[in-house]
Amino acid sequence: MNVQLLNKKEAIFESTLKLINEHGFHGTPMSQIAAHANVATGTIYHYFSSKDELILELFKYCREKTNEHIFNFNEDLSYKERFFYIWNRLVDYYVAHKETFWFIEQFYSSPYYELIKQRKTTYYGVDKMHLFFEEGIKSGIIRDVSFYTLISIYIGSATSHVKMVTYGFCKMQAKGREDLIEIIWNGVKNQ
Amino acid sequence: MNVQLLNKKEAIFESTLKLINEHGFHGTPMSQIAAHANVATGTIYHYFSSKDELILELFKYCREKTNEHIFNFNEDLSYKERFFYIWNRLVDYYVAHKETFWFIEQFYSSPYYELIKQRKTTYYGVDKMHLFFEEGIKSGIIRDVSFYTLISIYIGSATSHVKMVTYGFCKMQAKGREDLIEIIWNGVKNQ
DNA sequence: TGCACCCGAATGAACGTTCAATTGCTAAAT
DNA sequence: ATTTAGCAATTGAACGTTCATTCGGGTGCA
Repeated sequence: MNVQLLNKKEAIFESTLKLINEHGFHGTPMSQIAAHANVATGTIYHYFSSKDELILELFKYCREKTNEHIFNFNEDLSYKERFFYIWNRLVDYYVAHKETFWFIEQFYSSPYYELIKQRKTTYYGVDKMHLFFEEGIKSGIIRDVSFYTLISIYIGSATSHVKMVTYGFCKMQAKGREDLIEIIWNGVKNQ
Repeated sequence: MNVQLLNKKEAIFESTLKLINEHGFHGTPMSQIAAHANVATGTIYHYFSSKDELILELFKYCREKTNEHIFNFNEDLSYKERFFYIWNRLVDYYVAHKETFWFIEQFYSSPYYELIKQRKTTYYGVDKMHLFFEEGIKSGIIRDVSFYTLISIYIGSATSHVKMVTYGFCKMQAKGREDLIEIIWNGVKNQ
């Protein structure tokens, strides 16, 4: 795959991302995506077999890009520091890439996600989080509760926070964010 | 089909809810909604001026029904007891009404929500939560942080938990839920 | 010459909405 | 008690549009 090819494919991705945010999955015609990406309608079908396939691929693309950003911490940070770091990186990334955030949210709560779920692929991000929480539990730093309980509070509050911020409800972004991760830490840590 | 026993408008609501969960907003034709509700296509347009209007009305209907369920606590419960009660009622309601939950989630993360947001109606549920958190802060029981911070952690984790449960990821439902609200309480309470 | 890439008009199916016609219901008038 | 008028409720075929996908024909490069 040469460079030109990557550019076209990414242009299609980025255009899809932008337009789906504005008009929803089915409010976004292929012709519009093509026009926005400066390619012909038919060209999209050279890269993706269908609109659904395009959306599925875009979802994976977004998830990978997000994961790349949040797990690149310095190995000699303390556990608590990494706990704060990963969470803040996630919030940062989503706030800086609102379209990615909303696309992922839209995807997860739509019937599309059923298709991915059935494909039964454990993916990078979940594995990383699993290991991270396991480390904290084994070393006695955080409470011994189930992975999904920890994920619910750690990721759930992060996405909720980003929703508030991007909706424009939440003004004091920095303060609110610091309070939030501190509350989570207080709740999750041992003692 | 028992929906035909309800009045026509509610039958249309319930059918829309079910079908949109299965096929998404635009994967659900009006003709299919009508068929499932045992009415003619044209009948829907007697009650709703358009498909968008139907979806907006359905959203309000779902939100009201949810709020009715979560705020009906006994007034002489302690603050902590109410803090646990409301959260559990919300999770209970969503788990028992998965279609309502997923519809609301889908709606919030879609462009539809922009339409509601602009109408600038403060609504019952938010006001209730606002007063509840304010009470906790004023009496010094919970930490003095912004409303949106509290909402992010309280509601965000609840919806995340429900997602895990309805996706089938989370097996130990009761235990996980108890851990979760306890963690939130630990994080949010003073001292 | 062959292959990958690209184009965009044409196709045909699907869908939201309309509408003219019909029925059911209520209450006023006889 | 019966008729009548009028409006609300209901129907589903028909309409016009939109859109995903196809396809026949390009271009440029190995």
